[in-house]
Amino acid sequence: MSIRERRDRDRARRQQLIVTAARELAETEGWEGVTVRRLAELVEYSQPVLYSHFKGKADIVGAVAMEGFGELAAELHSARTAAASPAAALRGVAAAYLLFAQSRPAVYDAMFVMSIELPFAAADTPAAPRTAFAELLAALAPLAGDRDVETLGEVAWSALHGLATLARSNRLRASHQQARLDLLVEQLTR
Amino acid sequence: MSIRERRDRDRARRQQLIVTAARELAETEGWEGVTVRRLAELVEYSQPVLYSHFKGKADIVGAVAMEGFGELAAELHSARTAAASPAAALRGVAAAYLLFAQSRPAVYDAMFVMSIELPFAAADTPAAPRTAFAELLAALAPLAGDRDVETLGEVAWSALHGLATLARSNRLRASHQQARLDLLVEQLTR
DNA sequence: GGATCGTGTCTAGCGTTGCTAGTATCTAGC
DNA sequence: GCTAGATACTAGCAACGCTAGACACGATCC
Repeated sequence: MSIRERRDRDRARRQQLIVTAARELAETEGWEGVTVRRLAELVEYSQPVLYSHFKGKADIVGAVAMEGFGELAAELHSARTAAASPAAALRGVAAAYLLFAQSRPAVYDAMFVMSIELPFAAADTPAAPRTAFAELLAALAPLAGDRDVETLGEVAWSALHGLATLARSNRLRASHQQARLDLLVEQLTR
Repeated sequence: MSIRERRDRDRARRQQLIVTAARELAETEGWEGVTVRRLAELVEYSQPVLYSHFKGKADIVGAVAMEGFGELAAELHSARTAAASPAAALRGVAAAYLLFAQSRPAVYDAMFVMSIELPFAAADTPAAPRTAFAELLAALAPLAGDRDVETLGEVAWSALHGLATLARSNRLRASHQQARLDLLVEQLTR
C-alpha cells in the first residue's frame, strides 16, 4: 500500500499548496481578488482539481481560517507564558491579538468576518479556535476576581475584535491605538 | 421651473424606492441575495436606471448604511435622554446599540462590515455617523472620571461592535448576552 | 404646427464569476 | 499487454456587475 500512501501524501501537499496560494493572494490583493481561476493558475492545475479538494470557494477560505486559528493560538500562548506577572500576561495577550489582526488582515477576515458558518460556543467547535480562546481565558483568570471568567473572556474578546476591525477600516483614530489598548487592559485588570 | 422640480421630486422618490428595496431584500435574504438585476426587477425599472442613481452596487449599500446611521443616532439619543441617571443612560445606550444590530443585521453590516470606504475619525466624516458616536460619548462623559472620554468612547464602541457581530455569528454563548452587557456596562461605569 | 434637440429609458451584450458535466488520459492490477 | 478505475482536462452553464448604443418621449424654437 505504499503507492496509496505516496498519493495521499502528494494530495495533501497539493491541498496545502492551494491554501497557501489563497492566503498569499488574499494578503496581497484582498479576498475580492481571490478567484478560483486565479488560484488554479497559481498552483498550475485546472479548476476542477480545486473542487476535488474543497467543496467550494468558501471551503478554501475556511481552510485558511483554520490555519490562522492555529497560529493565533500559538502566538497568544507564547505571549502569555513569556510574561512575568498576570497583568503583563494579559497585556501581552491583548497586544499579540491586535498585532495578529493588523499584520495578517486577510487571514483575520477569513477567521472572523467571512466564514459565518463556524459555530464557536458549541459542542462541535474545532480545537484550534477553542484553544485560542482558552489562552485568553487563562490570561484573564488570575485577574477576574468575582467576575465570571467565561463572560469576562467573551467581553474581552469582543472588545479586541472590535478594536481590530474598526481600527483597520479607519473608524478609530489611527494614532491612539496604544491608548485604547492601555485603557482596555486597565479596565479588564481593574 | 415647476416641471424641473417635479422631475427632481420623482427622481428622489425613485432613489428612495431603490434604497428601500435593497434594504428589505438584504434584511430578508442577506446581502448576497441582493443583485442589481433583482433590484431593478423589484422597482420595475431596467438596470441602467439604477446606475443613473448610484455609481454601483457598493454605492447602494452605502446609501442603506447612511440611512442606518440616522436611525441609530436617533435611537441612541432617545435611549439616553429617557434614562433617569447617568448610569442608566449608559446602560440604555449600550442596550439600544445591541438591539439595533440584532434587529437590523443587514443594515448593521452595511454600516460597519461591508462598506470599507468611509473614514470615520476624519475631517470629511458625514454627520450621521458622527452624531451616533457623539451620543455614546455623551452617555460616557459623566462617568469617565480621569479617563479620556474619546478613547473611552472608542473602546466602548469597539466592545459593543464586537459583541454585536460575534454574537450574531454564533461565536458567543447565545444565552449569556444579558450577562455580557451587564459586565461591560459595569466595567465602563466603574 | 412641425422640425429639432435633449433627456431619459431600454435592449443587448461584454467580461468575469463560481461551479459542473462529459471526455480524454494515465496508471494500477491481473 | 490488456482492462478497469482513478484522475485531470476542456468546455460550458447560469448569474454577476456594469455599459454601449438604439430608441422614444417631451420641451423648445422657427
